[in-house]
Amino acid sequence: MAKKIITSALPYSYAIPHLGNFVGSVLPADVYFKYLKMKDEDAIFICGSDQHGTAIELQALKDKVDPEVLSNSFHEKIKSLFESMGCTFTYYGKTHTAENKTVVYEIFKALEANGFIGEIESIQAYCNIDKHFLADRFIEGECPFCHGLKARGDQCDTCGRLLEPDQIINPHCTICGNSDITFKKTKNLALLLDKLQNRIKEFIETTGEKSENNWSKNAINESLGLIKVGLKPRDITRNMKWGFPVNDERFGDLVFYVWFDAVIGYIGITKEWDPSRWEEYWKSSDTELIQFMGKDNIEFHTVVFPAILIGSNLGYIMPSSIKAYEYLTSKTVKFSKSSKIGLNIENALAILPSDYWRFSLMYMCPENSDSEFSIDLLSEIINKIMNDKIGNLVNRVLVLYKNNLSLLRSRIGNSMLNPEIKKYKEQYDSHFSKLNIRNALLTIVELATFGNALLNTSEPWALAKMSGSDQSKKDAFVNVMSDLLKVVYSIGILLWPFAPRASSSILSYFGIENEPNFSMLEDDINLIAGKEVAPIFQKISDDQLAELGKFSTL
RNA sequence: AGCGAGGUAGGGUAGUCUGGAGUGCCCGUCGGGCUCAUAACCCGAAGAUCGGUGGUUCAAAUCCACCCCUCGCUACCA
Repeated sequence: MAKKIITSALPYSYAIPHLGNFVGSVLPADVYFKYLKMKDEDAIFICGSDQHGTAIELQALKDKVDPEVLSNSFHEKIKSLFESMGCTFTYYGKTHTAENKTVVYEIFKALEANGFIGEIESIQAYCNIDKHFLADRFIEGECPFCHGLKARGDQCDTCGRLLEPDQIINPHCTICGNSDITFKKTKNLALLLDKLQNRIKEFIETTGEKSENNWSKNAINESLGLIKVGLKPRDITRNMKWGFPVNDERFGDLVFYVWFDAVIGYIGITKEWDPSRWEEYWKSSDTELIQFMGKDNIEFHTVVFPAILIGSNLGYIMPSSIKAYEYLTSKTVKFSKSSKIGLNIENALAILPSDYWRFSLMYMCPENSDSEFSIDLLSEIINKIMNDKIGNLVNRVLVLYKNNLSLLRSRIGNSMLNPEIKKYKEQYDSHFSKLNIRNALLTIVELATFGNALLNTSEPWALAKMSGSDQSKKDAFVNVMSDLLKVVYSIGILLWPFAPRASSSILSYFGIENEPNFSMLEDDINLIAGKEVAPIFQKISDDQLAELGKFSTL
């Protein structure tokens, strides 16, 4: 059987991911992975913390801590929050490890030997107080055009013009606030994407445009657009301290630029997971690599990472599927990772349990276009869909069963509904195989609507009342209940990737304590008699609304 | 400015590749039914110049051209 590697874009470990970060990559990857496990696929789910880069180094400088300590502490925190969200990674690693370093060097040396590494010379600002090269956006001063005083080295926020750092009047360093800045010539290494352009183009055309690989439209077209414009060499080093040193006398203080070791991190993290098995996945011709990410990350996965893999020519597999999500936005609720404010997954979990977030976020998942998050929308999904439509159906059927045990015990038999259930099963399966994960969730909602309609039209409560005197009513009641219980059971299984806790609690009525398997949909059901029935979902409470309201901008 | 993605009833979405009566779904509204259930559920109805303008066609939400609006990338952010 083909192996599968599922990846989610690596969260940058200097702040807690917010709801948009979570729904745009880790959550759908986790849902998809759970679906694959339910189908007994040989799949691994790899993710981890992206630890290097200017932002973390400067944050550490400001906080007067070691960047490794800073990023490790966020790493531990983020990892445990994802786990609290019900995510079950095969391995959640990080990029600053000996394993990743080994892979980075190996790939770099191969790229260099194959002629795909060049040098780029540029002028860069240097703070003589901090003894640190400054990224453009860490220089602030007066805009040469509008003379606003808050212009940064890359852009003036007052007039919106793009700037070069040496255009700033009276520049100062935003880290220490001093003006002792000089511009120095620096040399960086670059990946010669221009020399790999034709092979990347071929990769996108053969892999990306093949319909069964299910690349999202934005990923294919943005990549082809970049190629149409023409790929340029791209820096892979930075003149700073935090990162993997290039370790070559010719290049002094350079470290690898964060994006280079971050994309390679997918491999390094797998190696960290299992030093003896990682190659089975990364170097086996029958492995599919399925990558989930936000739309801002497309180029790194469709151009940069493939270029690294092609150029190094070390036998690593190429990505097969690229699924890029749009953004979850909000005009009414604050969430921003870079400014570290608003509703992140930590305070979200403090308000509502993980299933509620997993379900509602996937329900509003920005699969094809940006979607707008609001407390009203969240409440609607929880109250009307999860609670009323699904939770209430489960409760209605289980209570009917429990209240009529004497009529039903040992008589619940084969449901006549199997062809109907099969239809939903196939629809669900087809959506997942096309990576239309939101639509798979909608299939469950449709099945619940079907169950509610069946319940209303067949009126089992009426049959139960008449069954005392009428054998045919009694038989009809048993048959209807067999069908309804089969619907509830099926919902329990299909819900597993999205809401594992709710799934487990539904399946516990059917005597199932382990992770469900997709093939169980075909099985006859088995009920635990007399088990106390409790609602699986609840409506959002006023207290919870009040807590959520604290993140409102209104 | 260049390169992408999106704009479909009051709100949200699917349909667009491969043209066939505005077809579908969720919420909201209105009317009816039901009383097993968490005041939940079911049935029915109203509600859309498919962002705009032109074009191709017997036929356009769908194909082409131009324009408008939103978001992303084009950054020494990742």
